[in-house]
Amino acid sequence: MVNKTEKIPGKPLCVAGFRIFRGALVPRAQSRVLGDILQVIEQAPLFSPMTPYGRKMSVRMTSAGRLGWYSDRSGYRYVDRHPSGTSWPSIPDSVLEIWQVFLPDAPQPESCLVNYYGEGARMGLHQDRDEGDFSFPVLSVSLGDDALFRMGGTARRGKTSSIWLKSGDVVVIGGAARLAYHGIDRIRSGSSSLVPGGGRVNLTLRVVR
DNA sequence: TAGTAGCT
DNA sequence: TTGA
Repeated sequence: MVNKTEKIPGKPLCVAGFRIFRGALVPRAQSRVLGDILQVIEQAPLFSPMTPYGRKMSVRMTSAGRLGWYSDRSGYRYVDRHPSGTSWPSIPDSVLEIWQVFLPDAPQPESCLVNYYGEGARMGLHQDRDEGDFSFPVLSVSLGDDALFRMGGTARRGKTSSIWLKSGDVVVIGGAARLAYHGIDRIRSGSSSLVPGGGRVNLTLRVVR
């Protein structure tokens, strides 16, 4: 069991409306969540989607929950099946607990996107706008290697700023930041030993509707 | 531990 | 362009 106090740090660091909770999960909580996510990956193996422009994404991903994020030549969307045809595994309780602590007044998340960043993986600047409802924040959990997180505004060409996210950090992307551009520029390979085989696992929890 | 960016 |  993860202690609630373990997940509540001091004041969040706020960058461009992104609320960053440094060290929200203590190492023991990180291990528990990662263990649960490795089980999700066993049931629903990681895959690298194709962008609508025909490029293979460097990030490998899968999902848990009713809906999972997917991309191919037809575009970005949420689907109710893994590419293998099976339903997505349910979202682990350890993960739902984090949502509950940070967003007690929000409905339960319907999607937990699991992104795995190996050495050299990146994710370009983008908006999370494939959901049908933007009323609720997106919650991100970082596990494993450090990642250079880039944040902008709602305009594609606006100013951006970056911060290194570390294992155990939680980012709440809501309010003014809900439709703000963001991405991962670089992974500091080998900076954490949490993930077996190395790399970074990022979880993004969302109300999709 | 280039870069807590930015341009095309 | 969830990319280079």
